[in-house]
Amino acid sequence: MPTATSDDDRDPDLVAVKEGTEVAGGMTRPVGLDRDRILRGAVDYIDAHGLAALTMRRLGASLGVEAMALYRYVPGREDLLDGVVERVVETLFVKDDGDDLYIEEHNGWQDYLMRLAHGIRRIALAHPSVFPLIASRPPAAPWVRPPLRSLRLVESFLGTLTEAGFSDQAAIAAYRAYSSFLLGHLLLEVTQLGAQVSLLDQPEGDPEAQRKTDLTLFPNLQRTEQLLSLDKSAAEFEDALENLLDRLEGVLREARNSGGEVEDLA
Amino acid sequence: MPTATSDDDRDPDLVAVKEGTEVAGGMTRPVGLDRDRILRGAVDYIDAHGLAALTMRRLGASLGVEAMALYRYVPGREDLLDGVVERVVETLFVKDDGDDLYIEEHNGWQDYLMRLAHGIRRIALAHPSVFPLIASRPPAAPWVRPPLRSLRLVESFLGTLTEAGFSDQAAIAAYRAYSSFLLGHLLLEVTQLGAQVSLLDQPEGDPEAQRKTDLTLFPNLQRTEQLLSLDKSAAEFEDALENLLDRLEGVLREARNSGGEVEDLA
DNA sequence: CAAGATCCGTTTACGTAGTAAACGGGAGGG
DNA sequence: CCCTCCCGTTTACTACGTAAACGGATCTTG
Repeated sequence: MPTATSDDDRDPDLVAVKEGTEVAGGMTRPVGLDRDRILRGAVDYIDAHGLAALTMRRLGASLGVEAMALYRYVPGREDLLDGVVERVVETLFVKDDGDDLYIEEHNGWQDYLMRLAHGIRRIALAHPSVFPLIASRPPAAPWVRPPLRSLRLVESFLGTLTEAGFSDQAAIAAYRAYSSFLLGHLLLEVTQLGAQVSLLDQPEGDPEAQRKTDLTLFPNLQRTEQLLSLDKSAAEFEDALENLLDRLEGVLREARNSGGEVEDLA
Repeated sequence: MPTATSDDDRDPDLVAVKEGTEVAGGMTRPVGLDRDRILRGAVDYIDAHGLAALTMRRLGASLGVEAMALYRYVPGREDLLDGVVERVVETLFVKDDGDDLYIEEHNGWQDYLMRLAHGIRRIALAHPSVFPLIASRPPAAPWVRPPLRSLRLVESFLGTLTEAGFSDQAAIAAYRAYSSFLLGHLLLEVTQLGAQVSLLDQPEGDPEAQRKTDLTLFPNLQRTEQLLSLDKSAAEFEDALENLLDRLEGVLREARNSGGEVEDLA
């Protein structure tokens, strides 16, 4: 009987979350506050207890400080969340340890898009409770499409594709298709990941009455229930990404052959 | 100079939202309460003022009643939101007027998937502020993937594909790819739609200092800014959907030719 | 028709949220 | 030594979700 998330091969985007460096019994040491410390604390808190549990008072307490102290560094809760999103997204650019996602230098646009996709997926899996925030917070400009939430990122995306021969229209169409793909796949993957843990901390009485809705009326669901519960997210992500790249390659080749006229994805 | 959302042809999924039937000056008549009236009121309220503005007290007031009256029909706010999602999703199944999305009877699985996709898209565009709720609320079972949030729907999906010759694995892979596609595209489309209105009701002082971030450092963004602001959502949706169907068709054909062995999307 | 019982919206009240405003103590500079 | 920032605390206010008690219709039953 296969449980979720375990295939034989390891998922390279799935990295163990590192423990805090200095927390001993739950109290942190009372060194001076700092916007960056606050943001880091907020990310940690959301990772640990979920987004809904993050309140100014509790975040303050987790940093060993009263809630109002936070307001000297952060205008309010909303801006705090914006800061959290920004901070987590910027994880992409820091060359943490010997990992391979160094967005700027790349071998061809396909390699770039694959690196980028796995970089974002790694972020999503490292912070499942933060990702919905990345996905749904209103972006700076309307054409900044989550989860690619930084001007620098979009600039680099468009630059890479146009340098590779994409027309402006085609590059933008690719950008839209790519962001839709990432958002859909990762949001669903992360949601299911969160659902598993939230099912665990809700034992909910009878383990025999656990199967709340009986599926006798739904033969296809009943027959395929084990298959439906299998988690193939990594493989599906890879496959869909490959398909998208193939599609973009087709667009590029067509545009090259047919000379000048515009031919975007639509 | 093209503004967003306006192409020459009309978007068939975009229907004008009908006005309330009985509201005159903002006060509703004080007839008896009712779970369905509450849910309808909640949907209307979210459509009108956004999800964040929905509170029990305000919803009560909009129905001409105190907040606590709602608790006789709804266990609490969370369940109210669940009810809202359920109600809006069920819109799919009602044959409202002479529209063509009658999910059950169909001509081939491609036709079914296209009808379904446009049906969901219609819902998303009719209730842009509700859709994020549809997308992110924890589903009944972990394998119910938003935005296809009903057992009946998933059952019908799997039944249609398996009847058409898909193996169980292939049908489920198709279900996953399809839901990811829908979620990504529609969530982004709806987000941008909400951003436009929220930019309008925030005139924000100087119209000359409106361009908050200057793009001199981002030449690709600067050059393609008008293109980026163009809204081609409908065409892109159609194109990506077509591509997905092609892909599924390939899977089906392969499986037919190569006899029995399993070949899912991954 | 009288007398509960039941239904349903209101009132009151409590705990927790975000945050404005006043406060206070310690560090550094004149 | 005193003044003045700096920075975290205290206090206080409003709005939220919701538990609990309340009260007037309306219905049921003898």
